[in-house]
Amino acid sequence: MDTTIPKYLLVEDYIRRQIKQRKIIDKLPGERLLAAELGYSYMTIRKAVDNLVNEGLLYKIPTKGTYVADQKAQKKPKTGTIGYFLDSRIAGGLSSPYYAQIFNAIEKEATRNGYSLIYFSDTSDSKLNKVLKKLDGVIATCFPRVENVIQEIKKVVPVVVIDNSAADKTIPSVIIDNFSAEIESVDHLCSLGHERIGFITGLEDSDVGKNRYEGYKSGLSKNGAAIDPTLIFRGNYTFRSGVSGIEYFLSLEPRPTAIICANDSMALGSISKLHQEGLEVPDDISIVGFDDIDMARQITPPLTTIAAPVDEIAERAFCMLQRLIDGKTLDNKHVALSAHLVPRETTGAATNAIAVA
Amino acid sequence: MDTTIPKYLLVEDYIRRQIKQRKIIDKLPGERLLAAELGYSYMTIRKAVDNLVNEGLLYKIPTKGTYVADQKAQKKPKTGTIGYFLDSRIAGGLSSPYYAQIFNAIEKEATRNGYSLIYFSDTSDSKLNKVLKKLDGVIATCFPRVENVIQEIKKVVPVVVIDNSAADKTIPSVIIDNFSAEIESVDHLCSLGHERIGFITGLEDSDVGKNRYEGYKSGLSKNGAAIDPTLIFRGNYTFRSGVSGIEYFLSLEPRPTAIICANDSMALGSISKLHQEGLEVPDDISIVGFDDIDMARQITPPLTTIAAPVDEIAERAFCMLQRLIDGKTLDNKHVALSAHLVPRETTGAATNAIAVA
DNA sequence: ATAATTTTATGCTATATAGCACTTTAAACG
DNA sequence: CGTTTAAAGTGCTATATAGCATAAAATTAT
Repeated sequence: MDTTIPKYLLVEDYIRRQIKQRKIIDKLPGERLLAAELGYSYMTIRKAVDNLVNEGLLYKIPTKGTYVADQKAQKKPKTGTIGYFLDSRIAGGLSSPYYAQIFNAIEKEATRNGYSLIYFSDTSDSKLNKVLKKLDGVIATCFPRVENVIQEIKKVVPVVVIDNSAADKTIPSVIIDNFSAEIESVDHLCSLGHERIGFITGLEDSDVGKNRYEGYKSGLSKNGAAIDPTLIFRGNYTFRSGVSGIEYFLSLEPRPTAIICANDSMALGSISKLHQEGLEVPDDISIVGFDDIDMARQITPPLTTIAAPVDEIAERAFCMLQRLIDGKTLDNKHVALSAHLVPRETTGAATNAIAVA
Repeated sequence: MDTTIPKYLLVEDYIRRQIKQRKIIDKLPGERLLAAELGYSYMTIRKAVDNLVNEGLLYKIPTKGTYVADQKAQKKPKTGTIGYFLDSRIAGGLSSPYYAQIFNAIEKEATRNGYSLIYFSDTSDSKLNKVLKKLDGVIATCFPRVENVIQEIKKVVPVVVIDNSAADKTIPSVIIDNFSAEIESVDHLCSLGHERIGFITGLEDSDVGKNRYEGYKSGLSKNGAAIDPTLIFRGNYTFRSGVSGIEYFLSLEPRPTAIICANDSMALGSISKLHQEGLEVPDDISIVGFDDIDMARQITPPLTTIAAPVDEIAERAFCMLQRLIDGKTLDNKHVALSAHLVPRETTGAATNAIAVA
């Protein structure tokens, strides 16, 4: 043997190998015994073992013995930080009021539980892995186009997905019942006498968009109203597409008497354009939104909308993530929270005058 | 002496003290010499020194000696993470569109440079220090009420402050020239023939609020207009206070023909309320905002406002912070960026009809 | 003066030994 | 049978010693 390699390093390697080969499972032989076995002195074995303890591979209990550290426990030295992932291409990232509120709620929940929160939206692989090293877990807003990123994340840390469930059903999710919520909106408008109810869709590449759309259609059927394709305008969740929606609907003859928007931003855009055109909400046209962002309450008149239970989403998602981080299992992998209509002042009785005009 | 304390720990303490008291500056005495000096055995001193080396306090060069590690170099093992601090009591934290955009911009800049970004707003001391351990530096939105928190942060990591400069001028800052910007707004309105220009203030506890207010007054003087206290309404940056402002101004006789709002949220509130009251913007009243949040461009008509150079703020602040993290000095501790008016469609020629009515 | 050699100082490895403190187990005792 | 006591096993501290490898300094030789 090259005497250039210190014996204590040889001993370290030996112990490592023994552990890897499962020849040592839990408890190491006593230091004196090891010394005798390997033919080295007690102090040499001691140094080797001490080094491995420093490394975290082993741990000692005085008077009891030396043990192999729990690989799982030491594999992830908790960082006390979780991440929120939202692709920046989605509705402008945190510039979107809804996602800003979601982020705020998650931050509060994380802080309350002693975690810090990193926001990340970049999806380049190298940077992604760099970020993940700092995280114990991730809450991600899921959209089909980023499911591959979420899979990458999942390889490294636990993930809980919100807003949309992932195609991969092994990924836990917290979503809201968009379908039933949108039916409530239709019910509400029908009860006010509306018959021509327009709908500005979101993007239909995700559950959120699909289910709100389906809820709208289902709500019409339920209330005995026909589904008129001309009353459906394809939006993309932006304020501007709300404006465009109104431009379209005002060109119709007869016009709808009420319009449901798949989110609040589009509702705000709609109202802005209606005001611009000299029409009154709700006197001329009723508007319903979805999300209940802060501004929904602030505008005059305040917006009738579906209140997304943002705090509850954050709470449930965090709670699930915490369990996963702790290595526990989930009773319920998929949670769907109900969301309900908050009637405010942008909806009123149908005015046939306009509808017929 | 209590023999319960191992000698090697005593030796460690001794060395630590010597270093702290500058009695040992760079090189330690040889191990054998130390042993003789302290009256302990060579191996005991060796163990103590080895432990300190493991800790990172000392480093050894075989055949040369043992040295005190460079405190600066080892003090901060770079985390690759920076923080954005914004007290959540300020304008609802990230729910505020302006701060959401600031955050977005910082995140982009951080990611571009290989850093992650933690958002934190909690100010309890224990949690603060826990977060700071994870950070290389902090960008903070400064308000007088959180200056003490910023001082706490500064004790641990470099800080760059944005929006408001800190009272403590040793803290670097990136702000915008609110004063000149607001003068531009007044100039703009005066050039359109407005003479009765109302102002909805922000909060006057900070430079931002004060300087926008001073800019408004200075702009009036510059244009030869008198400062009419009845044309000043005290707002608090919220949408709702914009609404309140309009309620107040509409009660005046004669009304102002234009209103400058100290931020966009209040401008949005103003426009919403004006529409509600059946008044047209800008035909009946012109409105000017401040910040140029996304929605300013989206509403119809799009808002005339001051464009806060959000991306540039983020860029400059990050660049300064990076220098501080790297231990370099700053050429310019305080940067003031200019912000300019973006004339859009909420401002138009003064209509004396209304002013006189 | 330059080159070669020796000395010295440094930290590093390795071993042997001796006792301490504590826990568990085994043996002795009542 | 239960309690007490003793023994054995564990890791921990501490010291003494002996030699290695290297680099720098001092010495010596050319």
